[in-house]
Amino acid sequence: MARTKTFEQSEVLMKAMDLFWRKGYHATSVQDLVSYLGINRASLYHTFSGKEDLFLKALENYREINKADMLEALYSQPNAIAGIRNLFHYSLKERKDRKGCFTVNLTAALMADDKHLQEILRDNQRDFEKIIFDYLKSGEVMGEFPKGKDLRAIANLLYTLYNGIQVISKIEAAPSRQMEAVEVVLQLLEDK
Amino acid sequence: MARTKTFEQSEVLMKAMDLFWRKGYHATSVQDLVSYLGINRASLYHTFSGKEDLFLKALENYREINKADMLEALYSQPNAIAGIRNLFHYSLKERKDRKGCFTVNLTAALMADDKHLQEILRDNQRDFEKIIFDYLKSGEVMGEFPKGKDLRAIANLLYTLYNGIQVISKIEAAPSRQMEAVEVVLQLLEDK
DNA sequence: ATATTTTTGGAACAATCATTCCAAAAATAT
DNA sequence: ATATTTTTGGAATGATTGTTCCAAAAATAT
Repeated sequence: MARTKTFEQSEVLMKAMDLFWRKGYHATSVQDLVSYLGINRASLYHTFSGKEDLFLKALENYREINKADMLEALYSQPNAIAGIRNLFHYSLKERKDRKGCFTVNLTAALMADDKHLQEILRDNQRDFEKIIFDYLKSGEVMGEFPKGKDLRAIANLLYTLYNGIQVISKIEAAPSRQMEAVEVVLQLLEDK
Repeated sequence: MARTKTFEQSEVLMKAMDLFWRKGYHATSVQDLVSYLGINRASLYHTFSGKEDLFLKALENYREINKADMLEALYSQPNAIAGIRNLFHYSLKERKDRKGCFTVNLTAALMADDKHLQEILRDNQRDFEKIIFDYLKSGEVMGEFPKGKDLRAIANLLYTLYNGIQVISKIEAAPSRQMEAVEVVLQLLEDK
């Protein structure tokens, strides 16, 4: 039988995700990856087939983690409004190193002719909005806020807000400023 | 006396802005610039001192144009609410080629250690929010919407919304979806 | 211990990166 | 027309890009 790998593939993928997250695709060289991941050049090409493939795997990895974190942030709260608030609060705390959000960064860097990434990012948007919509819907059923609101439109607004906040978190120091914006929108749910 | 340039510096700068806007800094090579601008390599280095300098000048150029466009979009309208609506409508129409917004793209691509760009982008944010705030303030004085609202917070929210919308415009087909989000926020101004 | 299989280190690859340099061309002032 | 000054074309720079290749090392199965 053959020799076993000396590194844990999932750990390396996590590091690759971190580096691509911080620097983006084009500003990250294979040399950067080799140094940061701590594995050999040949191992990188053997395990993942190249820079682009590694990037796509890092992106998938991010999406899975982010989705789980999102559900956790929402459903750990006693009601819908607190859940939404916590979702944003959580995602802003996370940004200790000002990386923003992987997928938001990627969307902003998207070039118009990149149909593949475009499709992945659209899929990501659908996921996000569906999670929010379903969550709001269950909150509405539970009577946590007045009925009759356009939850589809609010989910869309929250996704837009999330993108904006993640972008601004890269230059804005205080998360409290951004939470202000969240609170303003949350009033839309509460009022009636 | 000496020979005169065969190209208009401002036109070349406009093209450079367009290319950096579409592709971002790292994905744009000097060769790309030489081809797209239609000027010689040496001319590029003689006129602008290098890639980074040209980028910064393109960024300044964008900020000036964008600011003028913004003021025009706002103050061409009969009242504050129509002005804000038009601002977003205008910026979404513009995106025929899905470039998003230069400064938003740049903010999302910002690396945490780039203090210079960070300062420029913060300055840009201050500009934006001040323009919006002053505009809303004058609308309030004119009695175009109920007094007593936190216009500072609303200006901040609108900036966040602008960033989010510009990001999403790169993957979302219909501007109408994004205008929906704008309308939801505009209700905040209209409602008592 | 030997055979087998895979990882690993590092050299080597051609292509591209941003930048510099120089001689030739061009355009105005005298 | 000649002198002067700047642009221009294109070659050349050395560094870095992503990727491949190969021999040596390592680890398990027999």
